[in-house]
Amino acid sequence: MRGLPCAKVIFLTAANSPHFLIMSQVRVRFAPSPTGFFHIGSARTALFNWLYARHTGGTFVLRIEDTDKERNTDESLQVLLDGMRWMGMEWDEGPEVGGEYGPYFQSQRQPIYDEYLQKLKDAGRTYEKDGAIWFKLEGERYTEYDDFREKEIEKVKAAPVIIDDAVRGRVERAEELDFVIVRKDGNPVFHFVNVVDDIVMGITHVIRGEDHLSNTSKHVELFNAFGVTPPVFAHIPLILKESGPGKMSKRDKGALIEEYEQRGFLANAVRNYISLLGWNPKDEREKMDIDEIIELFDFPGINKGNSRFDEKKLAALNTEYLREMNVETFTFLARPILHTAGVVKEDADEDYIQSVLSLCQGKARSLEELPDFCRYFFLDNYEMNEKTGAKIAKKADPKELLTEIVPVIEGIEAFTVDALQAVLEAYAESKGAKVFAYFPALRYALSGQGGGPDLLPMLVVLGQARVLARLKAFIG
RNA sequence: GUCCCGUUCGUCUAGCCCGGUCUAGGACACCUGGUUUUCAUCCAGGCAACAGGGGUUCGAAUCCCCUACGGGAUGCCA
Repeated sequence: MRGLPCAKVIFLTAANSPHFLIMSQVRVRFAPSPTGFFHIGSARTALFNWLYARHTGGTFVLRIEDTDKERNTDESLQVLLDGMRWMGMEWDEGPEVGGEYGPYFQSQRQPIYDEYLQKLKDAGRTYEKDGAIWFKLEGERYTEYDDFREKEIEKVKAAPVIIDDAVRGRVERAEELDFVIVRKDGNPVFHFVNVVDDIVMGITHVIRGEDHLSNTSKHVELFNAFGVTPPVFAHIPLILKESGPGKMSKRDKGALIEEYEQRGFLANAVRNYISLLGWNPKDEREKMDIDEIIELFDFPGINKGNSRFDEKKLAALNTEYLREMNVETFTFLARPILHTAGVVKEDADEDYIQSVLSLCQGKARSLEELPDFCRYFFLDNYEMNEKTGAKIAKKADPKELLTEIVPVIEGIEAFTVDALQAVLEAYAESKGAKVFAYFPALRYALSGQGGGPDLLPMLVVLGQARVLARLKAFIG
């Protein structure tokens, strides 16, 4: 099954008339090239396509542009598919799920490209030069000195192409140079295969980064040459790096989706944040579940201006998601992270982990910081923060304070928050002091830190024996 | 160089299409105060923007023009 039958589909769906659009099924695609990482910009393009498909009840196609044989390994593909799935963007057609318009790898579509190349040849729209095949623009030809290329060059006065962009409105641009569609090594170039695949796969809406806006005139020229009405284009703004000039590149911090997964960010939070980069629901909603985003997502909400990536905002959203989940889910997510960090052993007691994590869930800002945040619950060789130690020692000698307290704690029969509270308060009162005078020293001796979960519940979870042992060790 | 796109608080953005309700709203960050027995949370408050210039108009963040700045394209990369 190849090219021809699909031409009909195009004919039905690609008309610019809104009437037709309403009547026909939306088909969008995400067409990444597997490079070994999943860039946040690509992820956002994928997300917008996916959202639009879900919003309209259309079809989301995943097409792999793997024409660069060197870089396209199996692992590279897997990174991409994993990332897509992690973000919850299931595709309706594509690798591993199939579909009627396959194959979904460009490397397997050569016969289709040959067929479409022949159409162009038959129409007299190609010629060969330097071993490559060029697409011939229509229009008067002239020669001009080109400042950029620093040489005389043949140009064409082609009629401007009009793009009715769903985000940007009317954009007019004229191509002035013929361009290569098949390299001298026989491989077709991106512009050509992209258009052919969009035709053959019946794509109705092309949602992609603004970096393709200037290429669109080439693409429209090709659509026209094939006699096919182009799809609706929607060019979305780019994501710029957090600081400094230019768009996010793979080397920038926070640029890779797989990195978020490893760092324990929540997929929902990442997806929510990315959806807000260049799109908004036109009201003050920010934290939205995916059904809500799907319902609200549409072209008018997409911005024209580029946006700058801000990890702090992502982190804040992530924290919100962390806070609202139930302890079981939190534990489920936290456990592997603690295990990887060597904080929790394989045979650790499940109830103990659960009670530690229920104390930490409302306090820790991210899963990423969790190992450091709660290491002392599991290991005795926790690090003593020197700054905190010095700060506490300024007010009173912690060893003296704790020496007083140890027998008090030792005397408790039922080691509960209430008991601790009562006993400590009574003791403090007897000394004419306030109970909070003892808190920082206690926390420091037991955890080495200045902050953490509520103190008394923390003592209870650690258990009387361990608390006393640590206090005694601290006093020396 | 040429072409295309863009420009509201530090950042993400609302408002712009259909000019007056904008002494420009929200969120993140930051600062202050309150709550909390510590820490964090939470609550209250604060700081902070229509890129510049011209025009149209009784009135412009909103419409038009110019400039500046930013981004992209200009590959036999995708």
